[in-house]
Amino acid sequence: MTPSEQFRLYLAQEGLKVTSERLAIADAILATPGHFEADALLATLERSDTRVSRATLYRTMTHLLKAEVVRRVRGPDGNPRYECMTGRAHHDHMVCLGCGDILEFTDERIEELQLEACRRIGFTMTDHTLRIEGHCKSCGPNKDG
Amino acid sequence: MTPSEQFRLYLAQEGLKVTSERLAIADAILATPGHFEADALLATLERSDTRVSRATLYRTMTHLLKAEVVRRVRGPDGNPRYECMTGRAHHDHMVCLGCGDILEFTDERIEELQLEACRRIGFTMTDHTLRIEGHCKSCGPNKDG
DNA sequence: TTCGGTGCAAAGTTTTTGCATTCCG
DNA sequence: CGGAATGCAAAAACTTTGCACCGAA
Repeated sequence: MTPSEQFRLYLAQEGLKVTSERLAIADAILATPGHFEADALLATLERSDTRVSRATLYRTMTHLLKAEVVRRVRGPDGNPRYECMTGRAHHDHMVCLGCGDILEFTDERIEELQLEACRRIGFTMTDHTLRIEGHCKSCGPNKDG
Repeated sequence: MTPSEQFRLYLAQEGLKVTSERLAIADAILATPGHFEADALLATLERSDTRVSRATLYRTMTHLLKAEVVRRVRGPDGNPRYECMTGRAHHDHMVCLGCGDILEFTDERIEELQLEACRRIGFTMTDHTLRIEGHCKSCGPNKDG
């Protein structure tokens, strides 16, 4: 299922309309690998056929987040970034303060321990984010961001 | 060591000046338990003797973050909140989307697995944040934010 | 045909910055 | 004293909103 398809499904379920702008945004996200900023996505869209206003981009982003087509994460500066979730397993992030790279990793044991902590406290988890900050292999432990 | 003392130490080490504004901010943070917003801290300060400008508050916050007197976390809306770190062990957060409460928890096994993941990838961790989103016991699993 | 969606531009939030003045060291 | 810190207000960065028009269903 492409992001576009997943999004259509969500729109149908919610009784929302399928517009060319919404599809263009979903498609642009499919064409963008890795993590991107709202502004960069808008720039990508400006280069394509359909021009989309900033307002519509943000309004659509809200739906895409609800539809779980995209996920919001934080860059090295703490500013929002997005990433496409479609067809991807859950993963966590290591953010390099040197080069700004965002590495992905997974550990099932961490996932399980999180659920256990929730059970212990009586908390119902709907989402979670693990963000490790530091320096990647290339940037080394002694450098600054 | 009070936040004020810890901050003085940092200022001395960095060759920065000790001003009444900076001390007032550090003291206000000591007087504020739990998680707070920059704005709420400013309101607290306005009620006390020393009036501090918004600009100075933010400029000082940067130092307090570097001095590890405070830590920045995200509220239910994703907006920044701060918490005093002085004399406190590391902990993670569960953010309730219902009542907005931020619960704290710790799991040493999760901490260890994070370090292990870093070793595996060759990443040098300087900080990390685990944020679990959902609903607390009182708000229940079936309610919305 | 009918609402919801869009674009535009203006407003809202949160944080940062330039510059003259104040004050720590 | 001198340079760093402050306050003010303007600006910046990011996102939301009001309103008139457009278009999917």
